Amino acid sequence: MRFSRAFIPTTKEAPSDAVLASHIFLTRAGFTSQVAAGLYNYLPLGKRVLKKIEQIVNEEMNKVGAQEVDLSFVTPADLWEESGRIEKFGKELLRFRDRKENLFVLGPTHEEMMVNLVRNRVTSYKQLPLNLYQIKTKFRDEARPRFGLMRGREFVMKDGYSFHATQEDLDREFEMMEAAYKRILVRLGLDFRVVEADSGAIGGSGSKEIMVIADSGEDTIAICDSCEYGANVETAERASRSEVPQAPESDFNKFSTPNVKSIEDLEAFFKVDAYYTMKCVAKKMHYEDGDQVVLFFLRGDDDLQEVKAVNAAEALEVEDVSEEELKALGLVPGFMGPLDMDKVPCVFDTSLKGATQMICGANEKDQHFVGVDMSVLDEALFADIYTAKEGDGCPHCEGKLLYKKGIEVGHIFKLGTTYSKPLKADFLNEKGQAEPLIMGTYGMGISRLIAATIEQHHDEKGCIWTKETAPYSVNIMVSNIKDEAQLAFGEKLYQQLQEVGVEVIIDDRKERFGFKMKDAELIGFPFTIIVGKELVNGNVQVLERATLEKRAVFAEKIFDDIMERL
RNA sequence: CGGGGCGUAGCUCAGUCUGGUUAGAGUACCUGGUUUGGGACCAGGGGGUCGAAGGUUCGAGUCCUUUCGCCCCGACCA
Repeated sequence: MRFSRAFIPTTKEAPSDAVLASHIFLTRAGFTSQVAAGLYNYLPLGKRVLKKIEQIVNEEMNKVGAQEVDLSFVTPADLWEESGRIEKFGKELLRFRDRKENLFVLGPTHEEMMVNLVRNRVTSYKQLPLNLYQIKTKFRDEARPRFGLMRGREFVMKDGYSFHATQEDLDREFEMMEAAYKRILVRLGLDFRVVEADSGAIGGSGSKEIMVIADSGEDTIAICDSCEYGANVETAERASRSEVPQAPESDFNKFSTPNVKSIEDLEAFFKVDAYYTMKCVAKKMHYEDGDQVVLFFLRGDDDLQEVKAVNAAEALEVEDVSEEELKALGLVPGFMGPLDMDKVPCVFDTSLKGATQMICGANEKDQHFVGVDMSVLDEALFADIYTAKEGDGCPHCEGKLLYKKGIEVGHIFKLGTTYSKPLKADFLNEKGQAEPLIMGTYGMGISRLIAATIEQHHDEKGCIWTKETAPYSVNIMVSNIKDEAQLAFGEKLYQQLQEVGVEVIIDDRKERFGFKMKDAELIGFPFTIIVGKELVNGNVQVLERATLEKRAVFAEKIFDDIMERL
């Protein structure tokens, strides 16, 4: 490509509404441009990067026997009715009617479409397993798109779906896909972690997220500092505590505690460690048939993890609840306790099971119980509802948990029969009995990977593309195109590299040295060969973008030199 | 969806509080000249329904009402 003919509109200034480095640099360097909230154009450079990532994904999918398909973007609303997700997705589904007034939905993900394709075509265990995928534009009318390509409404996703006769076979496929996803991320040159994730309301028996490590990530993950364990903080576990603070000693008693409401107040008032106090967090839980306030009890030094709370209470959603609402239910904010609590359901963190010497609210204003023995509540609902904290012990080894920020670029799911059942996608097993197909689903955000790559690989000058993702591997920068020797040398090298299939661009613009260097650094070509004033001495220079090191090379050796480094 | 901010040249912004020449700067773009190793310089030039609609006024970019869009925080996010 000739830079002089290329559509690469770079700018010196950042767009005023960009916050993230990836958004700023992808815009400034002319990879993408914004159209509306969450909608972006891919310019030539952006499109090239997109295709590179797609190519890597295709190669790795083919290696594991997944077959590429392309399902229609516009999907009949009927299918979404059938699966029940037209309600669940709500406004995120962009709906519209065609000229015949039929209702359609722009595909936000394609479980329904894929099951529809496969049902009645795959009808025997002999046809299984089957793994189909596509790389396609998706549309979700997000309430709040943001951060450029990171969270668009329209975005490119690789979505794959596998079909199996048995759970064991799904487990095998799931592991294989996890390995394939890891290979993709390695090839892309990204620092990532595969972590356990919440399976939530979708059900299924497990899911993992592929997180690119970056401070700008929207997810918090807890990872072990010595083993492979990692989990989204929404679901992270910890080892039970090896050391516990000195327990207070007291007989069961009611104590007057005027205005002592918070855990800090209790610690100070009773001079005990928060470990022996009981925290009560009230939440309003949403269910299909209405709302219900639920009390969640934890040790005073723990925090409620809302996603775990939703799962424990088998609710759909969680919402905060006001003091007024609590009072209306006859509860006493600041002094709520588990004993004789008959007004609303309660969930107890497992760390409270059998706990003794606890201090908790007495459900009366300015009153607490001390010396509480939790074994009286053994029949209550216990579940893990704590938030694993940084520094907690790893559940699998002796290590400690660290918090990191991650960008979720992939999510793989063991779906089971969540979709095949409602959509009646059955196959006949060896005994001739009909069973629903057992499914896995595997998503990867292709456009988000572009943003994630730059979040992890940039400096104050601009993008730093890796070898596999760069729009062009080599940029030949002719310092002064009016210098005939420089131009001729650059053109010749350009031809040579093109002939051997190197993706090369020649900066033959009538611009000054500094201007072209700034662009080269902003765009982030891995190598820029500077053909400039040193040519008269038989030298050119190679700028390596990642390190910004400039290296002199004999002009006659430059072809071999660069080929060696690609 | 709740809270906040912002819409003026392709881009970044000043001007709005306190209404009053022909609406400005930088940058980008075009022409000519000089320059050529870190986003050059000089001269000339093109480019605006001041987001939109309505209102107040002799007069509105500026005041009022409505509305649309974009960004940020939160809620939400298979």
